[in-house]
Amino acid sequence: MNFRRKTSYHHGDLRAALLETAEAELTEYGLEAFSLRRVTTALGVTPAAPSYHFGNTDGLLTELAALGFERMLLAQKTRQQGAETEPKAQLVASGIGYIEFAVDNPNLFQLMFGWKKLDKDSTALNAARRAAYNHLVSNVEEIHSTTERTTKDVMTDAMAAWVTVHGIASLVTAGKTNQLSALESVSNKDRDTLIGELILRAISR
Amino acid sequence: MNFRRKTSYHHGDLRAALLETAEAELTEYGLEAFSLRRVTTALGVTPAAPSYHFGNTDGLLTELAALGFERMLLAQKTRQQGAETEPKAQLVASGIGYIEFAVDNPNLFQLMFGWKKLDKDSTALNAARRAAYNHLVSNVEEIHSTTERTTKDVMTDAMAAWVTVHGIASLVTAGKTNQLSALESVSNKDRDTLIGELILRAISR
DNA sequence: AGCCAATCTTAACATCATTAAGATTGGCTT
DNA sequence: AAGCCAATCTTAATGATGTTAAGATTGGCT
Repeated sequence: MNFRRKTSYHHGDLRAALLETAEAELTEYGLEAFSLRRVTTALGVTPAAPSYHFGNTDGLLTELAALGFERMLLAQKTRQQGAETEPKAQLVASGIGYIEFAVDNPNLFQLMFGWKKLDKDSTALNAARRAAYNHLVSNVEEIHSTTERTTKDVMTDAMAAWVTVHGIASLVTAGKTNQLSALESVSNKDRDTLIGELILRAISR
Repeated sequence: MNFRRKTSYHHGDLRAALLETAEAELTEYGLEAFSLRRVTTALGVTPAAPSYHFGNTDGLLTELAALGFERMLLAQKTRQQGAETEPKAQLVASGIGYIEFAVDNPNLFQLMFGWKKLDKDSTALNAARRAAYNHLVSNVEEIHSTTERTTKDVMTDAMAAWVTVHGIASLVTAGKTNQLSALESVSNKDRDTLIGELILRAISR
C-alpha cells in the first residue's frame, strides 16, 4: 500500500504511514540504529515532516510503544481464547502470549521496556500500559476467587507471575548469545510447557 | 585523579581513563544519549583517540559491559558472604546481589542485557558472562546436593531462579513509571524478604 | 644516539535530529 | 463559486555525532 500521492503536496495520512514505516525500520535495523531520516526518505518526505505530527523522534517512538502494548495485550487474549477456561490455565496462556509477542517483536519489546526516552506523560502509552497491568491483575484475581486456598496477597502473586514472564521474555529477547537459548532449542510445545511450569511455581505455595 | 599529563603528547593510560569516564557519562546521561565525543573532550583528547584502543564506540561499550559482569558477580559474592551458609540462603543472597547491582547501576545493567551492538566475539565479555552463569549453576547444584528431594533437572531450577531475579531487576530498572515501583516503596529489609520468597517459589515444588 | 612501534592528532566526511520560516492546499464559509 | 484559513509539508540552515586515513609525536629499547 502506497500512501504517497505523488502529485500532491500533502501526503494523505502521513501520521499512520510514519508509524508503519518506523516499525518496519525498527524491526530491520534495531532500536540502537533507528534513523528517522531513513523513515522519511523511505516515504518520500522531508526529514522535518514528522515534527508536525510527533514533535520529535521520541514522540514517534512513544506512540509506537503504546501501539506495542495494545498489540501485546491482544496477543495475550488471543492465546487465552485457545486455552482452557480454568483460571490458572488462563494465566499461563496469557503469559505465553506475552512471551510470544516479545519473541516475535524483539525490537518493539525492547522499545517498550528498555527505552528511557519514552514520554512519561503520553496518555496513549500510559493507558495501554495500565490496561495490560489490569489484565494481569484480573487474571490473578480469578485464580484466587476459585481456589480453595485463597490468599489475600493478590499483588504478590501478580508480581511473581509478571516477573517470571517478563524475565523469560527479556532474556530470550536479549540475544541468542545467552545460555537461555536452550529455551529456543526445544520445540514450541515443550517450551510452552516449561513456561507454564515456571508460572505455576511463581504463584503457588 | 587526573590521568592527563598536560605537557605530554601521550596521555599515560588513556585506555583506562576512557573506560572510567565512559562509565561516568553513561550513568549521567544514560545509554540512549551516550556520546563518545563528550567522553573525549572531558578527558582533553581528540574524538579519534579511542579508535586506537577500542576500534569504535561499540568496542568501548563492550569492554564496559564485560567489566559490568565482573562487578555484578562480585556484588553477588559479597552478599553471599554476609548470609547463611545454607545453600538456599546462598542462592537467595546471590539473587539479591544481582538485583542490588541492577538498581545501583541501571544504565550499566541496560548496557549488559539490553544493547544489541555488543561485540559477540569479545573474549572478555564472553568470559565474564560465562563466569556469572557458572556461579548461578553451582549455587543451584549446591541446593540439589544437600536436599533430600533431589531433582535431576538442575538447569530448570537455574533458569527458574535466573528468570525470576532478572525479571525483577529488569522491571525495577525499566523505570519508576512501572507499577513495580511498589517494590521500591517498601523498606530494604522487606524488599529482600520478598525477593527471597519469589526465588524460593521458583525453585521449589 | 638513534630508531621503531605505540600512541595520539589533524583534517575531512557523511549522517543525523531539530528548528524557524515559508509554501501549499483541502475544505469550510460566505 | 470564490476566497480564506488552518492544517500540513518543504526549504534552508545549524550543530552534534562517529569514523576514517594520514600524519605527527614520543617513550623506550638497541
